[in-house]
Amino acid sequence: MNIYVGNLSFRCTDEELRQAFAAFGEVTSATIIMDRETGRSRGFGFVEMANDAEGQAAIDGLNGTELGGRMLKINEARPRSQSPAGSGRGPSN
DNA sequence: GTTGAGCGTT
Repeated sequence: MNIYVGNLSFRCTDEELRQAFAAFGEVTSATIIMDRETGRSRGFGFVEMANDAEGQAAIDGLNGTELGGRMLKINEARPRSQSPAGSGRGPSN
């Protein structure tokens, strides 16, 4: 379950994100996107959780809450890369 | 010593 987290504080770290999401489920990975050119935080990050149920719970539980003094904007992340037949798209089956 | 809408480097 990939989750996009925005409106993060520039002081926020990956550990803080992990701890925040860990309260709602098992965090498989937590990463804050830093500027590749300067190395500074871009103010948003991504969190991957063990399953979608905990992910949705974390989104619903942390979206709109305050972290580092900023209101978190959380949503389901978009696919970073597309796979021709590896994603597994099952609409109703 | 900076800033504030957004979707990531492999």
